[in-house]
Amino acid sequence: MSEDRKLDHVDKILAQWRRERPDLDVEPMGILGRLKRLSTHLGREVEAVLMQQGLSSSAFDVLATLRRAGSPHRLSPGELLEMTMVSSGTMTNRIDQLEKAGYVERILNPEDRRSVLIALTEKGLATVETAVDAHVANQHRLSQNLSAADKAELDRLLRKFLADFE
Amino acid sequence: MSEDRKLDHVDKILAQWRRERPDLDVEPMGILGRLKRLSTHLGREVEAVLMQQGLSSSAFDVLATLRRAGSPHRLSPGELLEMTMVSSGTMTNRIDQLEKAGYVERILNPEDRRSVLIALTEKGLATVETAVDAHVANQHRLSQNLSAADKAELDRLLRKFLADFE
DNA sequence: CCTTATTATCTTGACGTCAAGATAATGAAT
DNA sequence: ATTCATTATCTTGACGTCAAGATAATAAGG
Repeated sequence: MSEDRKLDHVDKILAQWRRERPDLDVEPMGILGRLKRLSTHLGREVEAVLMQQGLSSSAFDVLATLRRAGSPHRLSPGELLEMTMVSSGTMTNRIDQLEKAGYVERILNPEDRRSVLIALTEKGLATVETAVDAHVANQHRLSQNLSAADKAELDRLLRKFLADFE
Repeated sequence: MSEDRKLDHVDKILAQWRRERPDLDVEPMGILGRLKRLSTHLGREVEAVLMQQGLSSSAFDVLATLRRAGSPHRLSPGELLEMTMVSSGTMTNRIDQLEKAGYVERILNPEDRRSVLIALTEKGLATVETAVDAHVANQHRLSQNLSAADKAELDRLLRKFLADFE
């Protein structure tokens, strides 16, 4: 029956709440708690590998967005914003850092002087190309203990859940 | 067959990678990407409700940990640390803020002068008691579009995945 | 007793993020 | 043409977080 042999950290939290506040139904807390903890762990693992490539995960997000947009690897800050769930101030800051490091340049748009284009430099392209290989390999490693069926089912459920918010 | 009718944000990212880098297997990226986006959305929803209670989610984490530990609602910073996935510096900062706001007090431990106990004040207890009701109700709302079967299955898969990291 | 290692907490400095608002260019309507 | 709203980006100030190290008390071994 039970393929779960062991109480995990979240089980202990739920047990405490059930003792202290038996009136609360904490089932959703279990799901949301595990989701958050898992996301934190995965985020740290991802960050660690990208750091070895000399990139923060924030920096990688921007470079990868430019890379996968295809040649000539140029997008406006507004377009980058749409794809990354961060505020405009955060994006400005990210671009500033990447520009200082020589991974991107700001190119003035002659047709609309309000806007600029953020362009991958050669150095930026080479860096992200290597980094994405390491990143994808790492993602495989991180999910390797799930069976193919579990991965498919998890993806289905996450997609369904995520749809409520997008 | 397909109960997923619509391409979501992550599908678009994966499609870009498949076009630009068909050599990469991006299935894990789909799962991890959805997990991260979902966690970000849920975190923001949770934060919004706690803010209405006058608490950041960081502050609530600490108060809730003290509350569910049971009377007399006192734990050392070290014990709080074990339960919250943050660094010691972060915990010191959180306690400082909560103490300034009058939700907790630092009590010296006469048996070990290296350590202190963080104790919920009356105000802190009353605040967290109300906040946890709102928080749990919010968690129900956030997960209400998943069926009971989906919730159970998602919890099972998250538990299994999380076990790799804890 | 000393000395040394360990434990518990706090401090410091650097980042990444956000909300709110500033700046500046463009578009729309008269 | 002029005004007004909109769009695009950047600036500012405040937070929360972390890694690394500082401080101080206790424990353990000789």
